[in-house]
Amino acid sequence: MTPPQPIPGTRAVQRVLSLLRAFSEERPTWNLTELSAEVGLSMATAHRMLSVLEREGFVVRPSGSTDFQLGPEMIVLGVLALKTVDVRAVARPELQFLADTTGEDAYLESLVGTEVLVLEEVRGRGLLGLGTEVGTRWPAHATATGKVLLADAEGAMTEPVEGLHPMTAHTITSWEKWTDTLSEVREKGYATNIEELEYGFISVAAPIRDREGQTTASLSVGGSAHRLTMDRIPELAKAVKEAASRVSERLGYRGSD
Amino acid sequence: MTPPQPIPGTRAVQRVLSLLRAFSEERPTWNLTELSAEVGLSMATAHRMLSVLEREGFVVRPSGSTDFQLGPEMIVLGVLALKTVDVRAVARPELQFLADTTGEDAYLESLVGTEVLVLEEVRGRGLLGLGTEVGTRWPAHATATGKVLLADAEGAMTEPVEGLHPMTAHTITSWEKWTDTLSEVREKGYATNIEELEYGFISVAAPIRDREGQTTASLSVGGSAHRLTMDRIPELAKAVKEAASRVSERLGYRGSD
DNA sequence: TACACTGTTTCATAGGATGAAAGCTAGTTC
DNA sequence: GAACTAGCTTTCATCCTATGAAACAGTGTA
Repeated sequence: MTPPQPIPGTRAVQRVLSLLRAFSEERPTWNLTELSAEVGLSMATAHRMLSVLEREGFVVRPSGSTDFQLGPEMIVLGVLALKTVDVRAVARPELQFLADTTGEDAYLESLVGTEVLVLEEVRGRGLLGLGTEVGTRWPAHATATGKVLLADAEGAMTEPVEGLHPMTAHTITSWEKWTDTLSEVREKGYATNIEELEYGFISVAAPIRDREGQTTASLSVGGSAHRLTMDRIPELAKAVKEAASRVSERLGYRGSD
Repeated sequence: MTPPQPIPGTRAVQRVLSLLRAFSEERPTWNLTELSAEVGLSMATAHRMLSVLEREGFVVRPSGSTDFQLGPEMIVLGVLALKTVDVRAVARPELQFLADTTGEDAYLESLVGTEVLVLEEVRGRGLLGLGTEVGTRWPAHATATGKVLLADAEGAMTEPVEGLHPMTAHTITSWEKWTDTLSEVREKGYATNIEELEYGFISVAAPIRDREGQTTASLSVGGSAHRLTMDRIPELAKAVKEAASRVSERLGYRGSD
């Protein structure tokens, strides 16, 4: 997933990025020894690079400690990046509308590697939460939005996405079933997720397309299997597809659906 | 502000970071020509680096365009950085408490260069907004939190912070007045901002100290000059100082105040 | 068709990034 | 308190990688 065709003259750049990327939800704090081992750099090199990152505010050493964490400059740029995604501004009212009319949670997500990233979220039942899920990622193959995004991604689905890791007993894990599902998604114009990510969670997603017809994001509604029963899916699929179409239109898409 | 003592063997790293940092609220989109000029790189170099950044998801070219914007990977890391700052988790209940008891907006901020960064925010009058200010920055010298943070920062206030740019007629602009103010802040243990950032906006801030006694963040309440009148300042200062102290304690600080 | 402009790729070169090794520092053991 | 250990920091000669000039390729404009 990382180097498809190495760009020459960029080793240092690659290395800094891999240092930054080492920080994750599971591992937000690293010491020099382990971090340099993790990304395969000599300690001297890692140290030199981290020193710059620290001085520039991209990483931070909690006072007293020599460990590294992501720093404030990362927050600044991250928030800016979030604001820059204009799908977000356009989609927000539709998310609100979906949450209001369906009573379920509504999500806007995009693809990052093999995962989907929550860009925006509006809770159902009118309670406007404070976006606690924004920034979260889920494995794409176990979500409705992920199916939608991968169904239209060029090439992305032609080769195994480093295995289809099961999240529940319902997660699609066979490659054949997966390609069939994507075909079906393309045909129907929406995707479902029936307890494939988490037991008791069901969702329905539709694609958002930009000016060029590229599927860049996906809209979904999801909720507890108790309320969001199977018989409601056609109704929800219709609502989500329509909402997603309106967003696509506002982004300049002039397509068939 | 950028290179105090250049670290040798890091030119490429510095350059990537300056490319990333070029993206700002005012200028979230760049084309190659202007961006390379802005950061003083040859187009070839800028192009090479941006190609890597793009392939790694740190920047993005909105489909069709050749312009650059910050990408999803930046969001991922930014959100992670935000979660990593543990002051935030500890301070949240106190922010809520301050907002509840004073009725004004409560903020948690930290220092980034010569600006303060809003890490967390709770609106007054019990209405829990969705953190629209989180990620915003303000010039440190024109805010109460900035005064608090700079008052305790080592060396930071010993030399002109690249000029004290006036935001209103009340902004401190003379270096002498500035150092006097900081002394006063250190003495009193809190800082005020009386329409120095924006006409009609008044705030009061106190320092949060970590285990090592370092002032790493600042707590403040602020609001309209109509409601937040001068006679309420002593009362608010007391409340903010106490709240900040409780946060400091929970971070392991065992100091005098 | 020529022109102007931005973006992309190539390639020889030199100057910068590299990692081994030595030097630190703080903590632990005997 | 001396010897040891483990992690962090700095140095420096060497070689390889990042560099930018220049050529090339697109795209729109006169």
